Amino acid sequence: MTVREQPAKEHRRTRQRAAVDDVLDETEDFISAQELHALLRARGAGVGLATVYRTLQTLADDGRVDVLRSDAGEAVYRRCVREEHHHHLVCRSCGATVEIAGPAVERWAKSVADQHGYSDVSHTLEIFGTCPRCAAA
Amino acid sequence: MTVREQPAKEHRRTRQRAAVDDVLDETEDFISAQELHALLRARGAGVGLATVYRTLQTLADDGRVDVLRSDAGEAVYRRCVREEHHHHLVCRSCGATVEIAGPAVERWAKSVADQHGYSDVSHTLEIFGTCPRCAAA
DNA sequence: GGTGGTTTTGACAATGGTTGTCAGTCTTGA
DNA sequence: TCAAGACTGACAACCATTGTCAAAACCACC
Repeated sequence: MTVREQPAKEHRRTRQRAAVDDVLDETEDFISAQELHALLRARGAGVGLATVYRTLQTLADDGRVDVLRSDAGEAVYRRCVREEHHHHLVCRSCGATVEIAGPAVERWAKSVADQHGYSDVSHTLEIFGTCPRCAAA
Repeated sequence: MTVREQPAKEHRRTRQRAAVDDVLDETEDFISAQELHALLRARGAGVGLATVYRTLQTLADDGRVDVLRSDAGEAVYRRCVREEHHHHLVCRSCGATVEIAGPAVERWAKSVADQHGYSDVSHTLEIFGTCPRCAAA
C-alpha cells in the first residue's frame, strides 16, 4: 500500500499538451524533452521548450509518465505502461538499435533484489557495441 | 555500471590526486564532484574544480570509482569496493547501495551482442527498489 | 642536484540541459 | 458573453560539466 495518493489535479486541455501527449503515445522508447521539442517543431506543431518541460514535469508528477536519466544525465520520459519492457543493443557509432528480450535477466534482477530485501523493483539495462556495418567501415 | 576494458594506464602522483583520493577513502557514500571540490576547499587543500572533474573521470575510466546519476542528474562518485565489474542495487528512497556481481548477466550480454554481430561490447545495468528500512517506514 | 620532455593544473570561457520570469493568451465555469 | 486565473512562449538565468591553454609540477635520465 503506497501512501502517496495525490488525486491528480485537473489540468486544462490545451493544444500544446495534446501535442505532447500525441508524441508520447506514438513513442515506444524513452525520449528526452529536447528530442520531443524538436519533433514537435519538425511536424509544425510548434510548442515552446519551456512548455514541453513543464508539461512533462506535470505528467511525471501525476505519475502518467516514467522519468529516467540517460547516461549523459539527460532526463528521458516515457508513457507509463505496464507491459513487459525490453532492452536495447545500441551501436555506439551509428545508433542502430536492436530490441532485446531477456526474461532470464528479469528473473535474476528480481531475485537479487529479493535476496537483499528490496521491494518494488525495477531496473535499467542497455548493451552498447559496434554494429557489423560500422565495424566493417 | 558500465564495463570498460581499458588497461589502466599509469598516472603521475600529484598532491591534487592524493587529496581527491583521501576524500574518497574517507567517504562511505556517493559524493558529487561539486561536493568533493567544496570539501577540499574547506580543508585548505585547494584543488581546481576542473581538476576534480578530470581526476574523477580518470578514476572512473580506470574502474577505481563507481559513477551513478543522482535523481537531480548530478554525477556522483564512490570508491569501488569490488575490483571486478559489478552492478548496483540502489534504494530509490534513501540511496542505500548494494554492489552486485552478475557473471551470468555478463555472459548473457556478450552472447546477445555476438548473436547480432556487435563487437567491442559494454553494458550498463542498475537495479532500483525500496530497501527494507525505507519499506518499513 | 640539474635538465628536458610530458603530464597535469587552474583560471576562465563556453556549452547545454533545465528552470525562472512575466506579459500576453486561452480555457473554463458561471 | 465574461471575468478569473491557468497556461504559454520568448528569453534570461542557472548550474553542472567540459574545453582551452599558458604556467607549474613530475619523473626519468644525466
